[in-house]
Amino acid sequence: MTVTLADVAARAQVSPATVSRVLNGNYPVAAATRERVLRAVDDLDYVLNGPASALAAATSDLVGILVNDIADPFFGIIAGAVQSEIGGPGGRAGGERLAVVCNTGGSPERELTYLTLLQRQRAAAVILTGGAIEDAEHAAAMAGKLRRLAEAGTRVVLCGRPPSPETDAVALTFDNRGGGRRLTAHLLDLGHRRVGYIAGPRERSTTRHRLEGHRAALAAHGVEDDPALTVHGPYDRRSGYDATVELLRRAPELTAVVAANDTVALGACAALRDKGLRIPDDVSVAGFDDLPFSVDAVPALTTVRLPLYEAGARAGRIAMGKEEPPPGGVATVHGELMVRGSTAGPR
Amino acid sequence: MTVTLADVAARAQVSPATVSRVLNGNYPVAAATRERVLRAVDDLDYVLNGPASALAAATSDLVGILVNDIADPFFGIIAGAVQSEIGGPGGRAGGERLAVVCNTGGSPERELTYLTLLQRQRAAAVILTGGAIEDAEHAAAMAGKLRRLAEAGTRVVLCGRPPSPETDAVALTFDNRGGGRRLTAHLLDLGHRRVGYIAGPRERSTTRHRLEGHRAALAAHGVEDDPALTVHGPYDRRSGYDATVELLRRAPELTAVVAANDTVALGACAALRDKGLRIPDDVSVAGFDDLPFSVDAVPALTTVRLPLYEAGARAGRIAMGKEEPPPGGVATVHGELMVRGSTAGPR
DNA sequence: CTGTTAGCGCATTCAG
DNA sequence: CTGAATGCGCTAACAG
Repeated sequence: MTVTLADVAARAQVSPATVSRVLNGNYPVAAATRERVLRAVDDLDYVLNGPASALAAATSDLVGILVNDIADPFFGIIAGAVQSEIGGPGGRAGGERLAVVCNTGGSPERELTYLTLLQRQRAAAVILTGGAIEDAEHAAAMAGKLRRLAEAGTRVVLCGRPPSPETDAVALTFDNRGGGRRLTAHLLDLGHRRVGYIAGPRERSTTRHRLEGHRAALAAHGVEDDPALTVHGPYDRRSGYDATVELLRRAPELTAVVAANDTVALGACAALRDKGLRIPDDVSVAGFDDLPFSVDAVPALTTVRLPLYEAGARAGRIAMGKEEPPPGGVATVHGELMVRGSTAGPR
Repeated sequence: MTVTLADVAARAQVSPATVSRVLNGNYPVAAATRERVLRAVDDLDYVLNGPASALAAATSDLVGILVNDIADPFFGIIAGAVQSEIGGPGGRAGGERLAVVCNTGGSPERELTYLTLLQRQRAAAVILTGGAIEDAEHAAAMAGKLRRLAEAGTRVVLCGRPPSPETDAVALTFDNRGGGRRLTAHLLDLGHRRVGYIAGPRERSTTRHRLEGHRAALAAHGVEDDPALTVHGPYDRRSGYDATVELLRRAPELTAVVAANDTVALGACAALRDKGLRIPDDVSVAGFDDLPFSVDAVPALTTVRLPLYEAGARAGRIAMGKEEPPPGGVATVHGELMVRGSTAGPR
């Protein structure tokens, strides 16, 4: 049947313990012996039994990554970056670690469920990406889960998410508030006064922070914050389209639209064009994140660039213990305003 | 310390076996007993030990997904679809399965390495997405690995990849050849005769099939296949940009560009615009895949829509045994020509 | 429907 | 540097 460590040991004429040592490489073994073992492994086409190994060692080579939606490049880029860092030396049996990507779809229940599942797998680390769901009860439940994971030896890192109180999870947070403020300030500096805002879903830290930044800019410029100019919706193209139609209905005189992210902004652009409005001549449009397609939009999208790849890679390294966590366990990652063709002075 | 099954059993005053049965739900247990066990689980905050469970049962709740690049929505969409189908009843302990996403970056070595790693984890299933690397030696090595996985009880499904000979892996292949043919035929029907082609990387089945379709259309229309009009490059925006510049240098008179996929097409559009050429007035552009951003390009991109989500979901169901494999183990998934604003008759 | 009994395959003490 | 022994936590027969 299936080849086991004992089979390899027999063929190499050593004890199972020695084979284990060779495979894990965390222990001195004579070169000649190692050679013999490796040849036996090769001859028998032996593949280590992960579950057995994890059981005995009380830790696995799995790293969990929680994302809202893996089809969204925002998360895909982060997930890819994390994965590029979790391999390499340090893990069991060659240091190869596998990424378990969990699509929560933004659901609080699934978020908790996946954490339990990862705890069940005795994951070596867990990385939570994207904004947090802002609900006291859920936050408490999450903090509890994260604490228990940490106690069990799982390293926890938050990437693009605010710190979780009562937890010593390392947090790499994005400066969504500052980015939102600079983006709207840019429009106000251009002379816009009626600026529509398409916010993300409610009860999400990302949504709130970006919106707060927007409002801070309005306040700083002495522009009234008309509630009718803000519409909430999911982070997708459709939401951008629909929200823009609604904003135009409520305030046909608006001269600029700020979207919760680039995908939403693309939907907004489509709606404006369908209404016969030119960008930026009639209405300026701005997004957030600077996803790869944003520079190719026509006109190219003004947005706030978030270093998603770098942040994901850093989160991965911290999760692997390859990099020191930032002092205090919290680091803020700043965005960069990218002014492009989609914004100009009002007509 | 950490709570085990035995602790739960003790508290519920039943045997460990009963707790196991309640948790896995694949066995009759008296309602009252189940209640008692569940309460004990809750009281103790017990979480099953996945590795131990997998070791004893000789199978895990992990499903591997091999992708070229998770940051590319093409793969993100498929991965998300697979994940939406792998949960649900049928698995161990609540039927929750986890997706292990493996970024191969198109490297043959990593492809094989990841398969070994998934074999090590005793994955319940493995889904390979995207085109195959066309190298006899590598194909043989892959076939061998897939065979061994299947022998060990891992279900293997190919999604968007041609069947693997000498293997009984189920294959859901995309009709890249047919899509490529229809796309180029569309341009030829519009009157184009000098059509540039930006192909994907060499030695990839997807690249070859799309290119073959293109050539078949040229032949059918009696148009010469000028080798100078084909350029190879990776599946990214940059490649589209650079290749277009090169094509324009070689053949300034060309009136249309067909790209290996939508991302490449976007790069091509950028290059054309930078050269002062209008789309489609001066040069028509066409892509492949119909990724979400393609409809929002300006002008909207003519392309071949591949039902990525549906294909991924189906692959997931087949991998889970929730759906019958297609007869013969192979099904061809067809694309749909989406004619949009980026193509028109030649100037 | 429930309890008892044996391992699953490996990592890790502890000796040597 | 290597071997022998022990147990990780659970599931799956087998009884009852």
